[in-house]
Amino acid sequence: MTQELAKAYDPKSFEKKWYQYWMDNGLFRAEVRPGKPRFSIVIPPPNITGSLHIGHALDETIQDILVRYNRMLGNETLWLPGTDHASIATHAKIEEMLAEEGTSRWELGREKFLERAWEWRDKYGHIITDQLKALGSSCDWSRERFTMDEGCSRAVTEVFVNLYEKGLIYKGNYMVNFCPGCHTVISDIEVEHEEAPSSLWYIRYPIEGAEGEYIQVATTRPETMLGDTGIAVSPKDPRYKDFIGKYAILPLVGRRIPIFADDHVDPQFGTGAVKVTPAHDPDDFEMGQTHNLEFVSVIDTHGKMTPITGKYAGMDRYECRKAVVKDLEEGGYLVKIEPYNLSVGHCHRCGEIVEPLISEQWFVKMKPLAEPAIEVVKNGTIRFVPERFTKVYLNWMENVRDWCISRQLWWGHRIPAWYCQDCGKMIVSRETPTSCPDCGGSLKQDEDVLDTWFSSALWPFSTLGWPDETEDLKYFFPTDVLVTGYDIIFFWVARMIFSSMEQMKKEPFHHVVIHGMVRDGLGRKMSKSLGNGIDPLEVVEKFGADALRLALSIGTAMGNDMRLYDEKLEGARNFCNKLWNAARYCLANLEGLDTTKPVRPKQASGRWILSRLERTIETVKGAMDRYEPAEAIGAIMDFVWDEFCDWYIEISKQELADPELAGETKQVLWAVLKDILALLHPFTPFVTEELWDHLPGRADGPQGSLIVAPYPAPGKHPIDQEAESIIGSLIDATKAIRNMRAEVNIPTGKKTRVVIAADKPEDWRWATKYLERLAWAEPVDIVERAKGAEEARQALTSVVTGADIYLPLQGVIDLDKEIARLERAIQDVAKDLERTEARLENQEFLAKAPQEIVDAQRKRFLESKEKLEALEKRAETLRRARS
RNA sequence: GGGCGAAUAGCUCAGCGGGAGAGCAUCUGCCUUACACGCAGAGGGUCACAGGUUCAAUCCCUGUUUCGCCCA
Repeated sequence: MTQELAKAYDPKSFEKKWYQYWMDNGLFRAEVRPGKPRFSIVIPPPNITGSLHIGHALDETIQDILVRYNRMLGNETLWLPGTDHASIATHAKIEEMLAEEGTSRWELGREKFLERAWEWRDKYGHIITDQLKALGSSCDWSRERFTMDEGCSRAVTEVFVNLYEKGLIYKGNYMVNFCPGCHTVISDIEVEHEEAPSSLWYIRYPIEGAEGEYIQVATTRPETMLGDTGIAVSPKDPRYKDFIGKYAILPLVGRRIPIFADDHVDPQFGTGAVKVTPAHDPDDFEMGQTHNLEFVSVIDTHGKMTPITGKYAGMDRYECRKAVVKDLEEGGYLVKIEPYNLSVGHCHRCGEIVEPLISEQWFVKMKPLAEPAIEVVKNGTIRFVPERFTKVYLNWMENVRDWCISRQLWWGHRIPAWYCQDCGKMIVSRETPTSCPDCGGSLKQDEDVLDTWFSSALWPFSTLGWPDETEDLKYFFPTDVLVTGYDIIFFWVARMIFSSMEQMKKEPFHHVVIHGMVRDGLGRKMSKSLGNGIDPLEVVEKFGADALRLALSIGTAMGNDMRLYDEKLEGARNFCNKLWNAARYCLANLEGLDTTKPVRPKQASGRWILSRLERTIETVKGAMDRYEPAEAIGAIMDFVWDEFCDWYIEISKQELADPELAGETKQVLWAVLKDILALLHPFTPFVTEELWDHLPGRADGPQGSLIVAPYPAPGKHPIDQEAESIIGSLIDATKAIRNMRAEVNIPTGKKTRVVIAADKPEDWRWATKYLERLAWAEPVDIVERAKGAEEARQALTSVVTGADIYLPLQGVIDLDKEIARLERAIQDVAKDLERTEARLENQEFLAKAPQEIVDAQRKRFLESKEKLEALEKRAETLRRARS
């Protein structure tokens, strides 16, 4: 227990050990204990194809802080981990692998492909969760889940069938976003719009039956003209009034297409007349429906031109663009080309330009599902932290469009729909049907799988056993908090909320804590192409997991992006070392400590540090209640470094040398260190558990571990204003002396005489022994204030509340310089005094400002005045001495 | 086009209706027996700009500028 600690913090020597220890002793495990307060979180399941990146590290850190904090508060705490099958990403990975082997999924067939995928998952799917362990994440691994495990899959089928039966899932031919790269349809939010320089092509279409007459259109996609089935103009546009009702002849194709009026046409755009391609543009699709146009598909799912395009058939869409433009030009149809900035949709996953086309897909009808999901956020049952994200969520949810959920992939949850090969009947069912209920014909299951987010949307309850009414579900659902980045509010958070409201009739969680993104030192997004990514495991290797966690928790308000760079990590690591050494100091000085006696110090120093500790505990509680861990850890770090290390430990050195005081001081050192370790544990679990292990008086065995120790709560130590004032004076005096010494370059450690001329000398006698050590002041002479000036004619002067402090330096003092120094100080104080005085003379201030503010100003006025007078008096004395 | 965020010390960022803060960097001293991953001291800011509310504005309101993000 009390073997020597190493001289420096060395995280590698204990991090793995403690994680193993916590696991081996089941300290992450949550039990169902009805009646006991519980706290539960489900992890945002990382993608099995991914490896741990710094964004995960941030997400994990925040969650683990909340989880460990709640565990220490005594709640039965569950952090449920797991992984996501990542349909598109995994599918792409396997296809890539097959391509390398010179084969393809089509050659292999569905069954073999899935075998390979499962093999891959079994082999690599746990890498990322193993990596989480290096960060210290205290997940209940006994409850680990996977979105495609048996239970989660059952939940998916149940929800699908359920929604289908309620008419909330339908199948139909609509305009969808097709990614030729991933070769599947994707949902609206998986399309990323990016503005890029392009062109606007002006093309003239001959008018039927009017030789030499044309209507000119402008388009950003000339290749789609092959699928044009109309021309639209604004009904208010006088230029085209006479064209409405006529027909144009589509160049290159010869199709006869109607010219019609539609309110959606913007007369300002291009020529004011637009070509309409209902099969390849979402707006045109709508116009096609309202005006009963033909739907001619000219681009297929591979981004290639369809067979009906004749000479263009089989061309890539962009190759075809060139060919069409060339042909239009040659035919005399191309009028001009203008530069134009165009917003183009790219696939979220692979970056390929998405093709809007018409396809038969499955959709979730969103309006009815959105209503309760809006209500539950509006009425405050679910709160976003920071609050501003509420608006982002509501805005999306209120304008949500139907969700396309089918994917032309094999890896994922296969849609539970079957088609009769004979009569064509469709059966949607929980169980696999054997034959057509109508005609007895043989059945074939739908080829498509579901969007991965369809299963992650069920995560907060599917992982707890739903659709079964399990004990876990009853006890741990709804969960308390969901922690995630703002980038997946729509993808995931929103969908969990409406799914839970529909299936569970309850909110999935009460708070949604949204954090920002981690950027590099220059504020850039981390990306593979830039090569600026920070590998969390390398950071753990270099600085330790605790340092990484600290660096990720400090210095940013929740919801804002943060930068991460080596200096920040070094700072965090340095704090760990500081803590380590502070503990080393304490532990080395605890011999003979009685850990059973209550800690009730009589010395001001001890009462002071406990009082400051109490204030820290209060701040931490407040910050944690508001989900601002950065504020909490900031307060703890300031307390540890500034108050405990810089002042109390230094003070204790003096007291430990005094047999009368040593016993009490040891108790205080021990008690404060103990609370510090507990306060810090959620943030830096490893180093605190290691140090706790060396702490005398801790209970033996796993249940005595810090991870399950009680978290210091407000009210633990008394606030002691008197002690704060006394030690405050000591600190002020010490700083004043140090400052004066530095002004005249007295080397650190060299003893110098100090005279304290105090209003109440008896109040300062106790300080002598401390000043000797803290300010290398020896001897310290304490005299009546009035006598100070005589006592130290040749001296530097500082004024603190209640006393003048002199640093007598016979023959060394440069009077002019010292007078100038005092005058600078006088100026500062005078300025402050002036402002305070003006305020106190203002009748409106006195009448309207709260009493405590007025009192504080009065106090400040008196202090400043006293200080100013003392400084002026001293300056005057020196001026007289000079002349 | 709509919405959101940021603008505070050289850099990175906290803060917030009543005395401008931290870390890093810089400068000056120190190997003071917990810590050089450290100690002590110092310098450094019209809190983007213009109005308004208020006894009081870096903070609240309105507008402007610059940067970033989201949605259409």
